[in-house]
Amino acid sequence: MSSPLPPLAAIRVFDAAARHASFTKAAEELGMTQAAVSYQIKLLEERIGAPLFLRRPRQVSLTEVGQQMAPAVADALNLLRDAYATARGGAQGILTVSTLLTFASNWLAQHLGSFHLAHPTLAVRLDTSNHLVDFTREEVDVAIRSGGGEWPGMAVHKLFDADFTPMLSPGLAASIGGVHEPADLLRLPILDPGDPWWREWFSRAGQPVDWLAERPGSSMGAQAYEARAAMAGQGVAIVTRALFSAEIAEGRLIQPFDIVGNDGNAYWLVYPEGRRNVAKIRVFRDWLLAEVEASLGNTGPRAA
Amino acid sequence: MSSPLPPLAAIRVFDAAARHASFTKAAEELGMTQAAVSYQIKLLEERIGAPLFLRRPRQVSLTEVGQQMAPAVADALNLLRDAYATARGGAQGILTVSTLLTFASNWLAQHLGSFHLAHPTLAVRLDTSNHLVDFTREEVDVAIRSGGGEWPGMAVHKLFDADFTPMLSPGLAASIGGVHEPADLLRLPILDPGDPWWREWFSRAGQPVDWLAERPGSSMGAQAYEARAAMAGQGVAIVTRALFSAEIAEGRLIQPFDIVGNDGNAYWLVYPEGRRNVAKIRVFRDWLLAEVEASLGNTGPRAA
DNA sequence: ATGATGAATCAATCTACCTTATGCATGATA
DNA sequence: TATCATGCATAAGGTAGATTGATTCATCAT
Repeated sequence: MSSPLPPLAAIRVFDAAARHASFTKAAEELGMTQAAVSYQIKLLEERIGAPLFLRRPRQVSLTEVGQQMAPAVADALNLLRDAYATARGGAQGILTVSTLLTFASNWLAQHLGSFHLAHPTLAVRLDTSNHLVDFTREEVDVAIRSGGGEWPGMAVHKLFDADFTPMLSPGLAASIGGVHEPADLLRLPILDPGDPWWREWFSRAGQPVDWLAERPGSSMGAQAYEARAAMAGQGVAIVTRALFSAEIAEGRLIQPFDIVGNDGNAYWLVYPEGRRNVAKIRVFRDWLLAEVEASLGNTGPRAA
Repeated sequence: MSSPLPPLAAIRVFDAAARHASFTKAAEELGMTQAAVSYQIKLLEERIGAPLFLRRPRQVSLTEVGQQMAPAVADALNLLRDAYATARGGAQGILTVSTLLTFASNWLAQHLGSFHLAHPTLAVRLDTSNHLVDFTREEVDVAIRSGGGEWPGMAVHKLFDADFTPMLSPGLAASIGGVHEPADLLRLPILDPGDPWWREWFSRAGQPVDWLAERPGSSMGAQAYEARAAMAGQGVAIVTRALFSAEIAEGRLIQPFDIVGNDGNAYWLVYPEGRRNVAKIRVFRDWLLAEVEASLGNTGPRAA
């Protein structure tokens, strides 16, 4: 069914030589020596079994066979050039980000607008799920992960520590005359008191913790819902501070104390080591790090 | 204007891998190892900046980028395959033979018919001229030359020695009661007595030569005309014996003596060393040598 | 004549590619 | 559940083939 392919390196050389009608010029274009061009052409001619060029005094010219072959070769190579270019460019058109649900809804969603402004040609596709993506088997460019920052073969950039701290609405705080010390919180409804984060935080704050229910595993994924309840004034939530800097800035939530708990995790930008220099990844990384920096900077720790 | 070409070796591998959706199968098709395929794909992916395959458990599958690229690559490679195939085949369609005028008209013309019968798909184009073709600057596949058989870089096959000997028509011979010894010729008109071949031949035949006009250079190129005159009974011609074996066989000429002159030349089939194994050249060479052998064999030296 | 240009050739070098060997993950099988 | 089979990735190493640099040769221009 399929005839053999010609030696492709020689084909590339032939194309250049045919276009220039000169081995020397072709060598220049290809960044090699005239000798190498001569060698490759000879090779191709031997494979074909017929000369491709007539060696005239001051220039070479195509034989009939060469004339017949040159346009087809040019077409084929142009096809390849196009396909290659679009593959490289096409890859730049869409950036797929695998993010944690909490990060997507509480941070990325609000900030992506500025990214689009800065890079209007690059569409961002969010892939929101909490499972650990495997870059080798899913079409994902970068991921936001929380954890210790140790993933072999991955390039990682820390976005912020997963510090958690109580949050509540200004209205709720006012209802008891303001929240001035940790003990004040005990007079308010605690949202999801089973979350181990509470235990950790209250002990850091020097408060008794024995009254708290004990339940393994934090409710991480549900932070958005708790925060919503807190903003509605239904109680005090304990959430990752950095994820709600916008709400604090807007006055919808207050962080009454600097005291934070931390279970050793942080949020990270992660992508395969080998793709460090891919344009769209570089662009996103630079933007994200700068944006995170800014969003942490302009909300002082105590915004109450 | 022109974007860069992708690494072509990798492209060839990609095409196979995409078609098979398997690196292992691709490796088989290409006659290399799975490791080599893996290497080339990885190389291409790095150049493109995006994965081309998703590595699923028991098989690989194309990413979006890969899916987009595969058909274009397939098209391009098919173009190349076609161009290559026609270049190889097209070269086989026509065989250009540069021949000496005398050989073309006195030998080739009569024998080419059998070549066409044996190889109906191969058209022979005769390029009849007496100048020494330069294979590097003219589109010629093989040449018939006369000379010493020493041409550097050329493959040569001797067809026959350029023995020359007198020839005349049977009628003319009969007009003097038959030609039995060299001296008998002196009673007949000698065609072109200035040809040095006569001098050489008569001296070999033990006859005086001082009566012959002296002129440098033989009339080689005019042998066909002299032979025609001889056949018409106008005199005795001295010509290259082997070129007229057909006329002897047909009884239109007779070669009265075995005695031949020879100036050291022979007729040769010549072609560039490097093209020894080109199919059409091999075919022509084999046919020509066999045909010459036969044409010399079935005309005994003395056909009078 | 003389020099300039462009290709062929040769020997020496180098490097990109391939192979071998191995490891790893996943499905299939018992 | 343990074992086996399959398929890809990776590392190390060797080699063929490509490339270079120097030279030659032929031709054309001055």
